[in-house]
Amino acid sequence: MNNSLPTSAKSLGPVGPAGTASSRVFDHLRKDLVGGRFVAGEKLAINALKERYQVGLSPLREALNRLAAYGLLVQENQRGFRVPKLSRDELDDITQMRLEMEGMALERAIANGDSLWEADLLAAAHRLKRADITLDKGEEWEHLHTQFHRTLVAPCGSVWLLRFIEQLHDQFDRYRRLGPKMPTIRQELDEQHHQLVELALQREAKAARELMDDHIHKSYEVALKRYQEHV
Amino acid sequence: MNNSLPTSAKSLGPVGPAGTASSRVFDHLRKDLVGGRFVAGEKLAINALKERYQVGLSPLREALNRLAAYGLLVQENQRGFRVPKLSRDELDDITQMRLEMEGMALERAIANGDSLWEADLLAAAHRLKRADITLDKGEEWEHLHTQFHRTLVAPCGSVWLLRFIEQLHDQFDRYRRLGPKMPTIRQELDEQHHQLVELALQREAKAARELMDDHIHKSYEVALKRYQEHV
DNA sequence: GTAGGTTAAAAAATCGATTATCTTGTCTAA
DNA sequence: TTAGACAAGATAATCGATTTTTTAACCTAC
Repeated sequence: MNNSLPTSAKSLGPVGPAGTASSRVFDHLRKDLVGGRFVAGEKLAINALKERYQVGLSPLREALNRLAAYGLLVQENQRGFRVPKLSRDELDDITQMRLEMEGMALERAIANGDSLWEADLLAAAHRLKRADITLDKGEEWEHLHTQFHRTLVAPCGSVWLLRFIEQLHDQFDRYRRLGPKMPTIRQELDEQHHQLVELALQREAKAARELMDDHIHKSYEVALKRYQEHV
Repeated sequence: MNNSLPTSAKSLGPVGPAGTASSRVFDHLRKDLVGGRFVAGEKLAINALKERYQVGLSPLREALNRLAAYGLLVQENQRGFRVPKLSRDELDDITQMRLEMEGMALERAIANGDSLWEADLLAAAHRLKRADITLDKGEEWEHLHTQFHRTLVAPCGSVWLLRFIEQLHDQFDRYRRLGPKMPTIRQELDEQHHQLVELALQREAKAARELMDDHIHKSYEVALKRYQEHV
């Protein structure tokens, strides 16, 4: 078995203003669901969403169907869509899967990544740090944070692995973003980003993976606290 | 971190006649896509599909959107849907992911599975063998085969892992089912199913995983040959 | 001949209205 | 009282028609 190695991070990401109404509302709803702007378990009132996203019924329903297949909504036949419930068990599951999959991906990325990747990685880390300092911890920071983690594992050589990791990140963030930032622990996590870059550039696969494990564990602590406060 | 342990196999599987038109056409299209009834790369003619599945435009488009989010179709903005291309690289990727994830799931299932699981497993293997003997190697056999593999890993304790494995199976089967059955190798594979049950019941996690690896490798050989013949 | 531009036909996406299903509140009978 | 039946309103799902965008064929100018 040989593997192809797309080396640079690219996303299935947001479609521009040129996209279809369906795609735009999908992107928007995805952000809102991940960002915690709906309450878990809530039933979605389709007419309200039409209003909220300024879109017709057909493209809206298409977006909802996509989100359900993606796992950010649950669809119950004949009774519409709801926001999935949160549970400690699921958070644990998601975390365990992140450990396995991002660890694997990081090791492979370190084995495969070329110098373009190194440059991308440094750039992504830099942009993220800038946003840290600016104290702009809003949507923009979230985007750069996602982008950083995406870049880190991008050259792992498996598009399916990348896809699953992205999905797990979205799910994880539903917990992590339940409440406001926690500056103390957040700072630790931000430092780890730079240490991850260090180890990646030095091709220290083992150490990098251990650090990634720790990073995910620390994030888990945050997410769990959020979840427990939020119940 | 603790884990919940749903112990019995259950699927997100086909919705009965009571389901929505959208769900029914989703199930049907999924089967047809996995079963190779569309040619890879083909652009879907929506009007033809309306005809073929006897369904209106709205439910059809909703089903297509779901399938795209699930990975059985690709959606290109403003230019409809097409069947994803096949490639050796992707087959290799899918196979590698199956090895990792099903191996992991099997080990966990063997650690967690209770006696109800043992019964389910024996039953699933038996039903599959019956279909083998009957030489009914059609859609019914495919269903029982899927069901067997699902049962095998069901009590792994991770709903996300199960979800990913199911998705990978669908993708893998797009290759495996490109052509007719190969009786010789197929027989070997069928025997492995029973050996897997043996090892699972004896809780031989290591050995079971090795056998599973071999099983997937053999299936890969079949799928690869199919793919190469098919190009 | 070929690049660039125009237009007619085809296909995709969206809208507005209709139909089917579920939900809720009310009433009746045990 | 309370389980069950029923009707009215609300919501989900679907249909048929319209609008938008792409595709393909043709033409023109260099």
